[in-house]
Amino acid sequence: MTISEEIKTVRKELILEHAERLFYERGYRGTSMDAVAEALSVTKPVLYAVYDRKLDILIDISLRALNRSIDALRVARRIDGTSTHQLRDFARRFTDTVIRHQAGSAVFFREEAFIPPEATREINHLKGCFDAELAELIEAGVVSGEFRVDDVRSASLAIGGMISWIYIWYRPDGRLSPEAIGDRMATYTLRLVGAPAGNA
Amino acid sequence: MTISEEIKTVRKELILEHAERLFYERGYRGTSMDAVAEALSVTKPVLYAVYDRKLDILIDISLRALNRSIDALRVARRIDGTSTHQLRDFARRFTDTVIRHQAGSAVFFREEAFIPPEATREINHLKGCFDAELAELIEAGVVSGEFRVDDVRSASLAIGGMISWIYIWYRPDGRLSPEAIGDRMATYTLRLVGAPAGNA
DNA sequence: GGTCTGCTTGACCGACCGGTCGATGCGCCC
DNA sequence: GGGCGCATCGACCGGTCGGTCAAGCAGACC
Repeated sequence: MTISEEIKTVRKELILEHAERLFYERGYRGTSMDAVAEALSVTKPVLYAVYDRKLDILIDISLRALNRSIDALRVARRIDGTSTHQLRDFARRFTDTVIRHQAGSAVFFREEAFIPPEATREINHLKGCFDAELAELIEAGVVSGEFRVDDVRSASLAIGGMISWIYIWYRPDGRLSPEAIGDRMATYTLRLVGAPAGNA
Repeated sequence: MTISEEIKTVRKELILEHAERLFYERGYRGTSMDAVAEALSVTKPVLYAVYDRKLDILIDISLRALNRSIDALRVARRIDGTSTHQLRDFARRFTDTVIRHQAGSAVFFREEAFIPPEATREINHLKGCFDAELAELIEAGVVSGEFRVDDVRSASLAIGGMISWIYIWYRPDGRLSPEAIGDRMATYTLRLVGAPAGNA
């Protein structure tokens, strides 16, 4: 990679970081490119040297949010253990991801529907991966007799929604620590799929 | 009520109906008042004869969405039966509400964070009511020995999120009927609180 | 038929925003 | 020290939007 490409990469990182925060606080459409530039102490043309369009920033934020979620799921599925262990680990990891990247999660879920169709191919693919792989994890637990679920697809959506929803209500100064929230979500998740361990 | 007030009320209804749909499809910021007016086959000043500001339309959409949710919860709590019966009924009713008013739910959850603070008093009050009353329902079940929940607050948020999330993924042409989704959500909800009936 | 009243209209305003471009200034090499 | 190249800047453009207003129109009443 050339030096200028290296610079571009680190700049993208900085732009994404600040844009994510601003989009979170004021919304995508409520944040001007001038505001993003000002947050970075540069002017607008500097942004346009890295990103061609404002929309591309939103797309990158969305892809990163999705990839983080998928990573949490795949790491959990690679664990050497029962489906119960894997699902509990996923619930904890996914909770941690949503909380640690609350702004990115919120921006993605709030703005996703307004990304123009020509740019949603990769996003939809990743969404499909997440849902399908979570359903596979649950299905494996059903097959092994650990879980009792009639409809793994709706169970996946229920679990994914329950944990994703944290981006709406989590506050850093709230009553529960992120770890405590993760433990509770793990318990609720195992109960939801009818795992005996959920009643422990 | 005078005739003109009567007219204003029915017009508000029409405006809300169309604005809700447009805000859902294009976002609040992505929908111009001209677009709302055109959908109603009138011109902008007619809208401003009923609503002083665009923001007031969004606030009314939000308040209606919240009140529908609270109604579903209160109706369920008035049922003469066990906490298990009430919670199951709530899950079904709330699911039905989110699905039947998907557009309104989506607009509220997506735009809520961007409603300026001076207009959020009533909205925050209603949100507090919903969470508190759902927590009360669950707590009653814990006291009666029907549910086993360590932390009713997080359980409320988990259930509320799991069902609210339907606005993200429900499609009218989807695999499951609204009633089937309601049944599954009811099952997951009862399992989540550790109700024996959830394992039926 | 004329006039008055009140609603609707289309045009308008100022502000804002995404994106671009010529000018500028800084550092590097000769 | 001088000149060259490149990144950065501030100004600008076309378009859009929320909100307003004076003019016009239709219907009612005399």
